[in-house]
Amino acid sequence: MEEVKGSENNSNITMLQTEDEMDLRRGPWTVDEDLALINYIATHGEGRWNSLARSAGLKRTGKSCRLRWLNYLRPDVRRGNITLEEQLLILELHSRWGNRWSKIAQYLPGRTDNEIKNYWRTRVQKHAKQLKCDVNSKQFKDAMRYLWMPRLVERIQAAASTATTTTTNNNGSPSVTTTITSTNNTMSCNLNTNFEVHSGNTLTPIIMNNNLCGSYVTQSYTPENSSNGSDSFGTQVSPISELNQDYYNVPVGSNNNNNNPNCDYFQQAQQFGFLDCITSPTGLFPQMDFNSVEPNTPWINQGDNFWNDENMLLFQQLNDNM
DNA sequence: AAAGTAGGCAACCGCTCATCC
DNA sequence: CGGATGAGCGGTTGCCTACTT
Repeated sequence: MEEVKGSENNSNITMLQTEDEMDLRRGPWTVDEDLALINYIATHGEGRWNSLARSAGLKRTGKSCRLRWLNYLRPDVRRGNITLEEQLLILELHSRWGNRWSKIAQYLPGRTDNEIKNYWRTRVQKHAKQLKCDVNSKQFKDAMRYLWMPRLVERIQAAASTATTTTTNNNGSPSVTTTITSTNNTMSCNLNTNFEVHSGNTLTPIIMNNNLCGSYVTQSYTPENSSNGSDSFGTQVSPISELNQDYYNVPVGSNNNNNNPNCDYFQQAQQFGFLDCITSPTGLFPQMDFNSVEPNTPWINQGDNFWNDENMLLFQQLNDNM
Protein backbone atom coordinates (compact mmCIF):
# COMPACT_ATOMS: atom_id res chain seq x y z
CA MET A 1 0.00 0.00 0.00
CA GLU A 2 1.36 3.37 -0.91
CA GLU A 3 -0.31 6.16 0.91
CA VAL A 4 -0.02 9.83 0.19
CA LYS A 5 -0.23 12.21 3.09
CA GLY A 6 -3.36 14.30 2.98
CA SER A 7 -6.78 12.78 3.07
CA GLU A 8 -9.33 13.51 0.43
CA ASN A 9 -11.89 13.41 3.19
CA ASN A 10 -10.32 16.29 5.01
CA SER A 11 -10.34 19.24 2.71
CA ASN A 12 -9.39 21.68 5.47
CA ILE A 13 -6.16 19.87 6.16
CA THR A 14 -5.45 19.34 2.51
CA MET A 15 -5.84 23.03 1.80
CA LEU A 16 -3.31 23.89 4.46
CA GLN A 17 -0.70 21.59 3.07
CA THR A 18 1.88 22.62 0.58
CA GLU A 19 2.23 20.79 -2.66
CA ASP A 20 5.37 19.08 -1.38
CA GLU A 21 3.65 17.88 1.74
CA MET A 22 0.82 16.41 -0.28
CA ASP A 23 3.35 14.44 -2.27
CA LEU A 24 4.95 12.91 0.77
CA ARG A 25 5.02 9.16 0.64
CA ARG A 26 4.22 6.84 3.50
CA GLY A 27 4.31 3.13 4.02
CA PRO A 28 6.98 0.63 3.09
CA TRP A 29 10.17 1.88 1.53
CA THR A 30 11.09 0.83 -1.98
CA VAL A 31 14.51 -0.36 -3.05
CA ASP A 32 15.02 2.84 -5.02
CA GLU A 33 14.24 4.95 -1.99
CA ASP A 34 16.61 2.94 0.13
CA LEU A 35 19.36 3.33 -2.43
CA ALA A 36 18.77 7.04 -2.70
CA LEU A 37 19.00 7.45 1.04
CA ILE A 38 22.07 5.24 1.36
CA ASN A 39 23.86 7.00 -1.47
CA TYR A 40 23.05 10.43 -0.17
CA ILE A 41 24.24 9.64 3.35
CA ALA A 42 27.36 7.96 1.97
CA THR A 43 28.21 11.20 0.20
CA HIS A 44 26.94 13.85 2.55
CA GLY A 45 26.62 12.16 5.90
CA GLU A 46 23.56 11.99 8.11
CA GLY A 47 21.77 14.60 10.15
CA ARG A 48 19.55 17.56 9.25
CA TRP A 49 16.98 15.06 8.17
CA ASN A 50 14.36 17.35 6.72
CA SER A 51 16.79 19.05 4.37
CA LEU A 52 18.43 15.71 3.69
CA ALA A 53 15.10 14.28 2.57
CA ARG A 54 14.59 17.16 0.15
CA SER A 55 18.16 17.17 -1.13
CA ALA A 56 18.12 13.43 -1.71
CA GLY A 57 14.95 13.78 -3.74
CA LEU A 58 13.00 11.63 -1.35
CA LYS A 59 9.34 12.35 -0.97
CA ARG A 60 9.51 11.42 2.67
CA THR A 61 9.56 13.35 5.90
CA GLY A 62 12.91 13.83 7.55
CA LYS A 63 11.62 11.81 10.42
CA SER A 64 10.78 8.93 8.15
CA CYS A 65 14.24 9.05 6.59
CA ARG A 66 15.90 9.11 9.98
CA LEU A 67 13.88 6.11 11.17
CA ARG A 68 14.54 4.17 8.00
CA TRP A 69 18.25 4.82 8.28
CA LEU A 70 18.58 4.13 11.98
CA ASN A 71 16.32 1.11 12.13
CA TYR A 72 17.09 -0.58 8.87
CA LEU A 73 19.71 0.82 6.51
CA ARG A 74 22.60 1.58 8.85
CA PRO A 75 25.46 -0.78 8.00
CA ASP A 76 25.85 -1.93 11.58
CA VAL A 77 22.23 -2.92 12.10
CA ARG A 78 22.00 -6.54 13.13
CA ARG A 79 19.25 -8.63 11.66
CA GLY A 80 17.91 -11.91 12.90
CA ASN A 81 16.58 -13.36 16.08
CA ILE A 82 17.32 -11.92 19.47
CA THR A 83 19.87 -14.23 21.01
CA LEU A 84 19.63 -15.69 24.49
CA GLU A 85 22.36 -13.37 25.66
CA GLU A 86 20.52 -10.41 24.22
CA GLN A 87 17.28 -11.56 25.83
CA LEU A 88 19.01 -11.77 29.17
CA LEU A 89 20.49 -8.34 28.79
CA ILE A 90 17.18 -6.83 27.71
CA LEU A 91 15.40 -8.30 30.70
CA GLU A 92 17.98 -7.02 33.09
CA LEU A 93 18.37 -3.58 31.58
CA HIS A 94 14.62 -3.16 31.37
CA SER A 95 14.37 -4.11 35.01
CA ARG A 96 16.76 -1.28 35.76
CA TRP A 97 15.59 1.39 33.40
CA GLY A 98 12.07 0.48 32.36
CA ASN A 99 10.99 1.46 28.87
CA ARG A 100 14.15 3.38 28.09
CA TRP A 101 14.47 1.55 24.81
CA SER A 102 17.10 3.75 23.34
CA LYS A 103 19.28 3.51 26.41
CA ILE A 104 18.86 -0.26 26.46
CA ALA A 105 19.68 -0.42 22.76
CA GLN A 106 23.02 1.26 23.41
CA TYR A 107 24.15 -1.87 25.14
CA LEU A 108 23.05 -4.20 22.37
CA PRO A 109 25.22 -3.25 19.43
CA GLY A 110 23.34 -3.30 16.16
CA ARG A 111 19.95 -3.60 17.77
CA THR A 112 17.56 -0.70 17.54
CA ASP A 113 15.29 0.69 20.18
CA ASN A 114 12.35 -0.18 17.97
CA GLU A 115 13.45 -3.78 17.69
CA ILE A 116 13.91 -4.10 21.42
CA LYS A 117 10.56 -2.47 22.04
CA ASN A 118 8.92 -4.87 19.62
CA TYR A 119 10.62 -7.78 21.33
CA TRP A 120 9.37 -6.61 24.68
CA ARG A 121 5.84 -5.98 23.52
CA THR A 122 5.50 -9.27 21.71
CA ARG A 123 7.65 -11.84 23.48
CA VAL A 124 7.92 -10.58 27.02
CA GLN A 125 4.34 -9.46 27.30
CA LYS A 126 3.34 -12.83 25.95
CA HIS A 127 5.00 -14.46 28.94
CA ALA A 128 3.08 -12.16 31.25
CA LYS A 129 -0.09 -13.07 29.44
CA GLN A 130 0.66 -16.76 29.92
CA LEU A 131 1.03 -16.14 33.62
CA LYS A 132 -2.16 -14.13 33.66
CA CYS A 133 -0.47 -11.19 35.28
CA ASP A 134 0.53 -7.70 34.29
CA VAL A 135 3.96 -7.28 32.76
CA ASN A 136 4.69 -4.56 35.30
CA SER A 137 3.43 -6.46 38.31
CA LYS A 138 5.78 -7.56 41.06
CA GLN A 139 4.54 -11.07 40.43
CA PHE A 140 5.85 -11.03 36.90
CA LYS A 141 9.07 -9.24 37.79
CA ASP A 142 9.82 -11.89 40.37
CA ALA A 143 9.06 -14.59 37.85
CA MET A 144 11.46 -12.97 35.43
CA ARG A 145 14.22 -12.60 37.96
CA TYR A 146 13.92 -15.91 39.74
CA LEU A 147 12.70 -18.17 36.98
CA TRP A 148 13.11 -16.84 33.50
CA MET A 149 16.50 -15.16 33.78
CA PRO A 150 18.20 -18.02 35.60
CA ARG A 151 16.82 -20.33 32.95
CA LEU A 152 18.25 -18.11 30.26
CA VAL A 153 21.63 -18.21 31.95
CA GLU A 154 21.43 -21.95 32.10
CA ARG A 155 20.39 -22.18 28.48
CA ILE A 156 23.31 -20.01 27.50
CA GLN A 157 25.60 -22.23 29.49
CA ALA A 158 24.09 -25.34 28.01
CA ALA A 159 24.41 -23.98 24.50
CA ALA A 160 27.97 -22.98 25.15
CA SER A 161 28.80 -26.36 26.57
CA THR A 162 27.69 -28.07 23.40
CA ALA A 163 28.80 -25.44 20.93
CA THR A 164 32.20 -24.49 22.25
CA THR A 165 34.47 -26.85 23.99
CA THR A 166 37.75 -25.26 23.04
CA THR A 167 37.74 -22.56 20.43
CA THR A 168 39.98 -19.77 19.30
CA ASN A 169 38.43 -16.55 18.17
CA ASN A 170 39.37 -15.15 14.81
CA ASN A 171 40.60 -12.01 16.42
CA GLY A 172 43.14 -13.92 18.39
CA SER A 173 41.54 -13.31 21.75
CA PRO A 174 41.99 -15.93 24.42
CA SER A 175 40.40 -19.25 23.73
CA VAL A 176 37.08 -20.08 25.33
CA THR A 177 36.92 -23.22 27.32
CA THR A 178 33.54 -24.20 28.63
CA THR A 179 33.32 -26.56 31.52
CA ILE A 180 30.26 -26.98 33.64
CA THR A 181 30.55 -28.95 36.79
CA SER A 182 27.76 -29.17 39.26
CA THR A 183 28.09 -29.92 42.92
CA ASN A 184 25.80 -29.42 45.82
CA ASN A 185 26.81 -25.89 46.46
CA THR A 186 28.89 -24.62 43.64
CA MET A 187 28.76 -24.56 39.91
CA SER A 188 31.76 -23.27 38.08
CA CYS A 189 31.50 -22.29 34.50
CA ASN A 190 33.60 -20.62 31.88
CA LEU A 191 31.46 -18.93 29.27
CA ASN A 192 33.40 -16.17 27.61
CA THR A 193 34.00 -15.20 31.18
CA ASN A 194 34.27 -17.04 34.42
CA PHE A 195 31.95 -16.93 37.36
CA GLU A 196 30.79 -19.02 40.20
CA VAL A 197 27.37 -19.75 41.52
CA HIS A 198 27.21 -20.09 45.24
CA SER A 199 24.26 -21.95 46.53
CA GLY A 200 21.41 -19.73 47.57
CA ASN A 201 23.53 -16.67 47.50
CA THR A 202 25.10 -14.79 44.68
CA LEU A 203 26.87 -15.22 41.42
CA THR A 204 30.26 -13.65 41.58
CA PRO A 205 32.11 -12.57 38.48
CA ILE A 206 35.77 -13.31 38.72
CA ILE A 207 37.48 -12.62 35.45
CA MET A 208 36.24 -10.78 32.40
CA ASN A 209 37.82 -12.26 29.31
CA ASN A 210 40.98 -12.80 31.27
CA ASN A 211 40.82 -9.25 32.56
CA LEU A 212 39.90 -8.43 36.08
CA CYS A 213 37.41 -5.66 35.58
CA GLY A 214 37.08 -3.67 38.75
CA SER A 215 36.07 -4.74 42.19
CA TYR A 216 33.13 -7.00 42.59
CA VAL A 217 31.26 -7.27 45.82
CA THR A 218 29.51 -10.44 46.73
CA GLN A 219 26.23 -9.74 48.35
CA SER A 220 23.15 -11.57 49.37
CA TYR A 221 19.97 -10.67 47.62
CA THR A 222 17.01 -10.10 49.86
CA PRO A 223 13.80 -9.38 48.02
CA GLU A 224 12.10 -7.74 50.97
CA ASN A 225 14.87 -5.24 51.30
CA SER A 226 13.50 -2.95 48.69
CA SER A 227 14.61 0.16 50.51
CA ASN A 228 18.19 -0.51 49.61
CA GLY A 229 17.97 0.94 46.16
CA SER A 230 15.34 -0.03 43.69
CA ASP A 231 14.53 1.39 40.32
CA SER A 232 11.21 2.25 38.79
CA PHE A 233 10.73 -1.37 37.92
CA GLY A 234 10.96 -2.36 41.54
CA THR A 235 14.02 -4.52 41.18
CA GLN A 236 17.15 -4.51 43.19
CA VAL A 237 19.90 -2.19 42.08
CA SER A 238 22.99 -3.64 43.59
CA PRO A 239 25.89 -1.54 44.79
CA ILE A 240 27.86 -3.18 42.06
CA SER A 241 26.01 -1.14 39.52
CA GLU A 242 27.21 1.96 41.28
CA LEU A 243 30.75 0.73 41.36
CA ASN A 244 30.53 0.19 37.65
CA GLN A 245 28.69 3.37 36.89
CA ASP A 246 31.13 4.12 34.09
CA TYR A 247 29.76 1.24 32.12
CA TYR A 248 26.36 2.86 32.01
CA ASN A 249 27.82 5.83 30.24
CA VAL A 250 30.02 3.94 27.84
CA PRO A 251 28.02 2.05 25.26
CA VAL A 252 29.54 -1.10 23.96
CA GLY A 253 30.00 0.48 20.57
CA SER A 254 30.68 -1.69 17.62
CA ASN A 255 31.24 -5.35 17.37
CA ASN A 256 33.25 -5.07 14.22
CA ASN A 257 36.32 -6.58 15.74
CA ASN A 258 34.57 -9.60 17.06
CA ASN A 259 32.75 -12.23 15.15
CA ASN A 260 30.84 -13.18 18.20
CA PRO A 261 29.10 -10.03 19.37
CA ASN A 262 27.27 -11.96 22.01
CA CYS A 263 30.53 -12.03 23.83
CA ASP A 264 30.13 -8.29 24.31
CA TYR A 265 26.61 -8.59 25.59
CA PHE A 266 27.40 -11.18 28.14
CA GLN A 267 30.47 -9.31 29.17
CA GLN A 268 28.34 -6.24 29.65
CA ALA A 269 25.86 -8.24 31.63
CA GLN A 270 28.52 -9.40 33.97
CA GLN A 271 30.09 -6.01 34.20
CA PHE A 272 26.75 -4.77 35.41
CA GLY A 273 26.88 -7.44 38.04
CA PHE A 274 23.27 -8.27 37.34
CA LEU A 275 23.88 -11.96 37.47
CA ASP A 276 24.12 -11.42 41.20
CA CYS A 277 20.44 -10.84 41.39
CA ILE A 278 18.91 -13.77 39.64
CA THR A 279 19.64 -16.66 41.90
CA SER A 280 17.28 -17.94 44.49
CA PRO A 281 17.10 -15.86 47.63
CA THR A 282 18.51 -17.78 50.54
CA GLY A 283 15.91 -19.49 52.61
CA LEU A 284 13.03 -17.90 50.83
CA PHE A 285 12.84 -20.32 48.02
CA PRO A 286 14.97 -23.32 48.83
CA GLN A 287 13.06 -25.60 46.54
CA MET A 288 14.39 -23.67 43.60
CA ASP A 289 17.75 -25.28 43.13
CA PHE A 290 19.20 -23.44 40.19
CA ASN A 291 22.57 -24.98 40.73
CA SER A 292 21.62 -28.54 40.05
CA VAL A 293 21.09 -28.10 36.38
CA GLU A 294 21.11 -31.00 34.08
CA PRO A 295 22.10 -30.06 30.54
CA ASN A 296 19.23 -32.02 29.08
CA THR A 297 16.42 -30.61 31.12
CA PRO A 298 13.31 -30.20 29.00
CA TRP A 299 13.20 -26.40 29.00
CA ILE A 300 16.52 -25.99 27.27
CA ASN A 301 15.31 -26.29 23.71
CA GLN A 302 11.73 -25.28 24.04
CA GLY A 303 12.05 -21.79 22.68
CA ASP A 304 9.39 -19.44 23.91
CA ASN A 305 7.30 -22.17 25.42
CA PHE A 306 8.83 -21.49 28.77
CA TRP A 307 5.83 -21.73 31.04
CA ASN A 308 5.38 -25.46 31.04
CA ASP A 309 3.90 -27.32 33.98
CA GLU A 310 7.18 -27.47 35.82
CA ASN A 311 7.89 -23.78 35.59
CA MET A 312 4.30 -22.86 36.29
CA LEU A 313 4.60 -24.85 39.51
CA LEU A 314 7.79 -23.02 40.38
CA PHE A 315 6.05 -19.76 39.60
CA GLN A 316 3.25 -20.69 41.98
CA GLN A 317 5.75 -21.65 44.68
CA LEU A 318 7.61 -18.43 44.14
CA ASN A 319 4.47 -16.44 44.77
CA ASP A 320 3.64 -18.48 47.82
CA ASN A 321 7.01 -17.64 49.32
CA MET A 322 7.01 -13.95 48.51
C1' DA B 1 -6.88 -26.49 -0.30
C1' DA B 2 -9.07 -22.40 1.36
C1' DA B 3 -10.37 -19.33 4.93
C1' DG B 4 -9.60 -17.54 9.35
C1' DT B 5 -6.51 -16.26 13.07
C1' DA B 6 -2.51 -14.85 15.58
C1' DG B 7 2.14 -13.31 15.91
C1' DG B 8 6.11 -10.61 14.39
C1' DC B 9 7.75 -6.55 12.83
C1' DA B 10 8.47 -2.27 10.02
C1' DA B 11 6.68 2.03 9.94
C1' DC B 12 4.07 5.68 11.49
C1' DC B 13 1.90 9.27 14.66
C1' DG B 14 1.68 12.38 18.41
C1' DC B 15 3.95 14.20 21.93
C1' DT B 16 7.83 15.94 24.76
C1' DC B 17 12.36 17.59 25.51
C1' DA B 18 16.94 19.41 24.22
C1' DT B 19 19.74 22.07 21.31
C1' DC B 20 20.87 25.43 18.01
C1' DC B 21 20.43 29.72 15.64
C1' DC C 1 12.98 34.57 23.66
C1' DG C 2 11.02 31.80 20.09
C1' DG C 3 11.08 28.96 16.06
C1' DA C 4 13.27 25.08 13.70
C1' DT C 5 15.22 20.83 14.07
C1' DG C 6 16.78 16.55 16.01
C1' DA C 7 16.05 12.95 19.11
C1' DG C 8 13.51 9.87 22.07
C1' DC C 9 9.47 7.59 23.68
C1' DG C 10 4.79 5.25 24.01
C1' DG C 11 1.38 3.70 21.45
C1' DT C 12 -0.63 2.13 17.28
C1' DT C 13 -1.34 0.46 12.55
C1' DG C 14 -1.02 -2.49 8.76
C1' DC C 15 1.38 -5.94 6.12
C1' DC C 16 3.28 -10.43 5.83
C1' DT C 17 3.71 -15.03 7.24
C1' DA C 18 2.92 -19.13 9.76
C1' DC C 19 -0.29 -21.72 11.90
C1' DT C 20 -4.90 -23.52 12.74
C1' DT C 21 -9.49 -24.87 11.56
